[in-house]
Order: sequence, then C-alpha cells, then structure tokens
Amino acid sequence: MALSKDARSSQESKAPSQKPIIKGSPSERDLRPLCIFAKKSNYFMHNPVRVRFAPSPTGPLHIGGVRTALFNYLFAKKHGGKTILRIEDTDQNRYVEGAEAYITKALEWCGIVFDEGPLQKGPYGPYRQSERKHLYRSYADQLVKNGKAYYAFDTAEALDAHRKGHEAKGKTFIYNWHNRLKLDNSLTMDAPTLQKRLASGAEYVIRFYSPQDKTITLTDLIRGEITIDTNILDDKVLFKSDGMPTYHLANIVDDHLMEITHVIRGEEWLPSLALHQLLYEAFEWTPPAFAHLPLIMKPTGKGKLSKRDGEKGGFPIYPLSWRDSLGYKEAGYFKEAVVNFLAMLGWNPGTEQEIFSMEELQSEFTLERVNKSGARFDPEKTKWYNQQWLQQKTNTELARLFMPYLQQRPGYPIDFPLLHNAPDEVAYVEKVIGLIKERALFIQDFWELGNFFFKAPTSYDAKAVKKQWKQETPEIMGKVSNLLASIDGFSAQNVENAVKEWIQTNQLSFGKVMPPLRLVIVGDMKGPHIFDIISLIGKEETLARIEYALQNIHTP
RNA sequence: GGCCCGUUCGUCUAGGGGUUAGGACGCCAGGUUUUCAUCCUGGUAACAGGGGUUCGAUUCCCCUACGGGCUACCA
Repeated sequence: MALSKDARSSQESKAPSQKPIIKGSPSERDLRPLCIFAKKSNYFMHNPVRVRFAPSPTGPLHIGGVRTALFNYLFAKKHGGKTILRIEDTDQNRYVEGAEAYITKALEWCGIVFDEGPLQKGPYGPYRQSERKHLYRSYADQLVKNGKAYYAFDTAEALDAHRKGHEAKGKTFIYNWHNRLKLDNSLTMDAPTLQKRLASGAEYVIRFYSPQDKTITLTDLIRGEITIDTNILDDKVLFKSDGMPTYHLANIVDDHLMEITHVIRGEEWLPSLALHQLLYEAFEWTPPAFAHLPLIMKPTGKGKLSKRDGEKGGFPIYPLSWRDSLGYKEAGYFKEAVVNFLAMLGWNPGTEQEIFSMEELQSEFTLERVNKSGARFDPEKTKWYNQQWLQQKTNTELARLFMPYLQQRPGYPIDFPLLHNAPDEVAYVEKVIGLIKERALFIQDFWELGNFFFKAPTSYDAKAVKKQWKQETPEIMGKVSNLLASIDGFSAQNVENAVKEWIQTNQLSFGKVMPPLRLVIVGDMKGPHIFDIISLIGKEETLARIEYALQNIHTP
C-alpha cells in the first residue's frame, strides 16, 4: 500500500516478471556516478557523506574486514565526509570478550580513524547496538501496525522439521507467501487469539511480510542495476524472541537514524539488499546508496579468505596478533604496506602507480574503480609491498625499529670495539642499516643480513672454506693483516686502495685474497662490499677476526 | 537444489568494436657487483567455450561452462 506512494512502483509495473537485467555497458558505467549524483543532488547538497563500518564483535577483524573499513574511510575522506564505527552486537551468543577492543586497536594501527563511535562518541550515539536495544522494538511494532510485519510463534524445532521434510523431497523450505498461512503466526489467527497468545508469554519473533509478485530494481554503485523477483524472498525475522533485533532490522534503523548516506560492505550482503530496500520502503525512508565490495579469496583452493588460511599458508590474516595468531604488525609489516596492498586488492587507480600512501589513496580513491570480481589473495605480493615501503624509510627510523630485535639477540650489547666509528650504538646500527637496507624485506631481516656487524664469526661456512681456504691462504691473510695494520685513516676507500695496490705489487690474484678475506670477516660468502664492512667494524676488530680465523680454520 | 553476482597471463590488474592486448608479483635468462643479495635489461605467459549483432568482437547481446556469495531467531 505504502509502496504505491513510492516512485519505484512505477518501475515495477513496467517490468512485472522480467528476467534479471544487468546494465553495465561501458558508457553506462562511466555515466553511473553522474546519474547517481544527479538524482540525489539535493540530498547531497544538504547531507554530507556519512559512512559507517559496522563490525560484529565475534572475534578479531581479519584483513577482509580491514579492507572494508579502509574503503569506507577512503570514500569518506575523498568526499570530506564522516566515518562512523558502529558495533553490531545483537547476537549475544557470539559475543567474544576483547573483540571490540581489538577491532578499535587494529583499525587505529592502520590509520583508519573514526569521527564517531563508541569511544569518540558523537551526536548519533550510542554506537553499540546492545546499548540501543530499547530503540528497535518500536520500529518493529510500527511495521506490524502497518501490516508490513507479523508475529510468528513457530518454534525452532518446528521450523527445523519443515526444513528437513522439504530437503528430503529435494525442495527448499522458505518461510514466505506460499506457506505463511499454514504456519503458526498472527496472520492465521484472529485478534483475541493473538492477544491471548501474546499474553500467555509464548515466545515469538516478528517477521517481515515480503511482497508477492513484484520485481524490484536495486542499484549498486559497483555493479549497476540488479532486478529481483520478490517471490523468492523469505519473511525474514526482524525481531528475535530474546528481545533483540536481527542484523537486518537494527542495520536499517541505525543507518537511517545515523543518517548514513553510503553503505559500503562486502559482497556477502548482496542477497540481503532486496530485503533492506523493502524495509526502507516499508518505513518510507530514503535509502542510502549501496556499494558491495568483491570478496578476497583464498591464495589457493576454493572459497573466500578465512582465518584458517593464514595458518595453512604461513602468512598473517589479522592486522594485530590475536592469541596464537601472529598479526601483520608483529610479523614486521609496516602499516603503510598493509594499507597499500589492501587498497590494491579490488581497486586500482587506472594508472601504473602501485605504491600509494594513505594520503594519496584518500585523494585518488573512487568507487567506480572498484572491481566486480573477487580477488585471490597473494601473500608474496604483500612482501613486495613491504620491501617497497621499507626502502622509503630513513636509516634513523629503521634503526629505531630494529633496536628491539637486536636487543633480543645473544651477545647484546655489542661486545667488541665497533663503536669507535659512531657516537653511540644506535648511530652504529644506522650505519649498518645503510649498508644492508636495500636487500631487506622486513625489519627483522637486518639480523640475518648483517649479524656479522654485531658479532665476530666463530664458525665458517664449510663449503666456502673448502673452496676458498687453500694451502697458501694463511700466509696471505697474515700479510693482509700486517698491511691493514699499517693503514692510517681506515675509510672504505683507503682500505680498498691499499689492498688493491698491495695485490698488484705482489702479483697476487684478487681471487686468492678477496674471497678468503670475506670468509674470515663475515664467516660466509655473503654481505655488502667487503671494504665497507671492514671500515665500519674498524681496524682493531678486523685484525682480531683475521687472527681468530688463522687459529681456527684448518683444511683437512 | 534455488536465487544473485562474477570470468583478460599462474596471481593482482589496465584496456576496450580494428591494439605488437599494457603494467606489477612470481618464475627463467643475461648484465653489474671478483661474494650473496639488491639492482638493471630481457624473456615466459591471458581475453573460459559456443552462438549471434557487425565489414570486423577479446570488447555489445544470448546460452553453456566454471568460479563466488547467499539460502539461521549469525552478522
């Protein structure tokens, strides 16, 4: 009835039982944002963009959820709008202690900040649905009064039996127009019976009365138009017997009350869009615009990314650690890298730029450039993003971040006279990082890459010894040692010049000097330029290492 | 099963009625570094299939296949 007032009913009558039509030709796609803004221009002029991220505190947020929050945040920033965090804790059974605090901390780490929410408050609070409980009942009642919803007394067992019965016959049980009059609800009883039933304290739910024989057209900012036949919809429960609303009711009521203009959420909600649209119509409210994000899929195998994939694939799935699961932060990822790779999962700028800061994303992001199809998650590429961001950090910042790792290593504090070259330990670490930075993906790689800057080798790579440590090598190393001892001004350049000159005048080959020298200094055939290493660890330490090697390397 | 959404290199993607179908990750090969890695250069590799529409389709339409989501008094 109220539907007829709505502009949509004219569209419905035009296309009664048409097949789904998806409009998405290039020209229409390009025009889409214009159309949307044109249609709602008045609305937009007086209503600044307001988006919400509405997680359920049933556990830690995984990166899929973080991406949804990120896209909401970027969209709001792009349009100078507001971001709202709303905690959807209407399911008392699934509540997990600490989950809400985790969500708040995780998003904060990523740099996703909210203008309104449980902590920052705001004019539309409270921002936890459990604290808004008193609000929802009257909205459910309003729908009952208008004939848009009804009481249902069917027990869980009875419904379960129906489902099983249908399943046995290869059919699906749907609580809607084709059987609602055979079930135990207020549609099948007169007023006095209903009153008696309610007064008796019987448990009941409130169900939405789904319309019959209508085709509704839905608009999704990413997918275009979708048409749905209402006959396949079920009479969803709006209000549960425990006195709490379901997601569907609470979501619509709160989005309306909080004046949300754009709902950006995961694709798993697309099937509910029709119901939500119908609810807005039933309340005679203007619905927000909707955008359904493509899902993030498992790196291998079938299905969407889940919490288990992290353990299986050996990569973090959560932004921060949660119990036994290592988070991105703790695994050594920069938040910039996490935000960057999450943004590129399902969105792209249309240019070849891949590295984006949060600020760049805020100005570049558009919903029109979000993909329609799900993106397989690639842990390898996340490492690459981290490497890219690591290279952009200053040595000072990297040193600060590396110190805690270094301090956990045996042999700390540094036990040899390295520090002659630097005013303090951190300054020394900065110099080390300057030499090894470009080969690192993570902060903690610095140890593997440069441990020989902090402790002298006590063992030598067996293969390298076999190959490099010849009969004459000890004698040569002894002479190199004497040479190094005589050098004043122990810069990398000075040392290199001196050694090269010495090799030439003594008619030795580089191959007889350089590889063994690296072996005694590093313990292995790896690392940055050997003269950079020698210069940085200093003369005293260099000589000590040669001496130690001469005593301890023996060829069989 | 039903409904909805989707489909370009192995992966993330650009593009779009006429292109040598572009980039990135990965992988491979050369070069540099008298080490290892980085780095540089190059290479490998894609329009799911079938019908239309069209002078011409990877691009638009339909069908099929495949993938995904939903199908709770969960969100």
